Amino acid sequence: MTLEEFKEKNYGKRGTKKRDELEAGYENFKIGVLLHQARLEKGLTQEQLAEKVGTTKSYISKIENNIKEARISTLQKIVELGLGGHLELSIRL
Amino acid sequence: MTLEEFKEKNYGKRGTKKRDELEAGYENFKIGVLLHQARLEKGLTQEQLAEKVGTTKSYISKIENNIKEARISTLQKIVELGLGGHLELSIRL
DNA sequence: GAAAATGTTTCACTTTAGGGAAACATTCGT
DNA sequence: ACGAATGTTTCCCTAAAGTGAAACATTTTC
Repeated sequence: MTLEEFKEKNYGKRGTKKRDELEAGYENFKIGVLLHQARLEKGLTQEQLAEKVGTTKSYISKIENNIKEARISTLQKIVELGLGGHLELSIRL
Repeated sequence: MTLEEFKEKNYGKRGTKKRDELEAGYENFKIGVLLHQARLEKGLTQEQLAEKVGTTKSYISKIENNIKEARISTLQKIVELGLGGHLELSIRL
């Protein structure tokens, strides 16, 4: 599934209220999608990922769907412990 | 001031307990330093930055010194409203 | 070296993320 | 169509971020 398909499916088409609100909101939207994509690339289920990180599938679902905003430290745990990757943070001026 | 000088001044030399603990801890250290550097580049005081973001200098200080872990949405407010920049988040697998 | 500007810490309180269990919903395989 | 696997939502509590005021410390300026 492409990124756009994923967004459309979960948040509605471009121009709808729900989609617009999410995309306006401080990048939270993006990180959930990134996480979702990365997990699929690794071929992991939410439950498998949750176990690696030491949390539950319900929590992973919330983060992927931007229902709760994760802390940076939590995101890093998920990316590092769960996906074997690295979370990059940078400021572009 | 270089990044290393800044770290040394505020957190001690490499190998000291305080410095090691901070650097071990999920990138929080880095974001405070990034913010500090970016603010200096813009020639702003903590108070000036705080005003732009709509908060107080005490809060900015805490974030720069990693006394509290900021949320992503908060970091983005600071970077966008305060510094006129953009916070980038990415996952490297 | 006193005053002003800048930065840090403390105290105190409110709000919200962190987190899990379990119910519910969806998707997939046969 | 049924059951199994996967994903989402709800409920609920705890811990930590968000926040400011004011005291304190440090740095800069004259």
